[in-house]
Amino acid sequence: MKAENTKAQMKKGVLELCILGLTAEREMYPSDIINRLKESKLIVVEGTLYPLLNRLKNAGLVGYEWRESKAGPPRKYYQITAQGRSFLNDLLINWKHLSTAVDKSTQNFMENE
Amino acid sequence: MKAENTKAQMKKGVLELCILGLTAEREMYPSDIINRLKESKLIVVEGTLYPLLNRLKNAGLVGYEWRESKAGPPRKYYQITAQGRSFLNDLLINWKHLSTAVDKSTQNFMENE
DNA sequence: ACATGGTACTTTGCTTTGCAAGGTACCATT
DNA sequence: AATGGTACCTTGCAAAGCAAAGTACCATGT
Repeated sequence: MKAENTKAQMKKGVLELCILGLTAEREMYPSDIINRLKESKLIVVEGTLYPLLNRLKNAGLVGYEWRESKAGPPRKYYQITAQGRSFLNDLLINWKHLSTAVDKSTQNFMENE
Repeated sequence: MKAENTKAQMKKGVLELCILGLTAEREMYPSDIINRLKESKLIVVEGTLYPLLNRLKNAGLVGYEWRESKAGPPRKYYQITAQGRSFLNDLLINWKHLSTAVDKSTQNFMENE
């Protein structure tokens, strides 16, 4: 059992939350998202992001528009929908519960370390 | 795509963290763990917990001892190992990164809600 | 016109984990 | 002996992150 492995597992579901949050902030295309998350030390790769964006699109939580780039092929710019905002609210509630659970479960350990 | 679904996904990997934290606090048997997590609104069922505890045991991160119960069959009381503590430290670092990423990604959304 | 390199999007197969559902075994009480 | 409660275990499924490999567009230089 390796910490690296668990790192991938911990991301599950949470990436949705981050991506919806970012697309709520402003229109973004995948590389924007990857870079923004990288700033928070959260590494996401294309093979993860593209299928995820498609899932969100098919669920009506985000929409996208093609926009031309000054250097390279056109890009898909994603933005959250009204439905996505509502969903994001639900996810944030789940996240807070999870966060509270982690805090309470590790409180004792953190104090004595 | 349903919020309920994502709830399960968000738990992935994080349960390890919680359980290691709890077994670092004191000896616990599975029902103790389930109840403690339930207090934090984190619902975990047996089909999840038993295999997870076995994985942690096989990885040397927790150990257990059989103890008799006053009413019912004997219980397996789990406690974290030295190796488990070290691992828990790694997980906590990952968790903090993840937590930071969520905060930064949803900051804008939270302000405007 | 053609080749090259960079950017962007997509897909396949694998691994892991949470969960529902069903099962076995122990113990005390009746 | 029978019942109910507690505790532990197992099987099969679904979902998500990821590595790896592929396709296509665009600009630049020769």
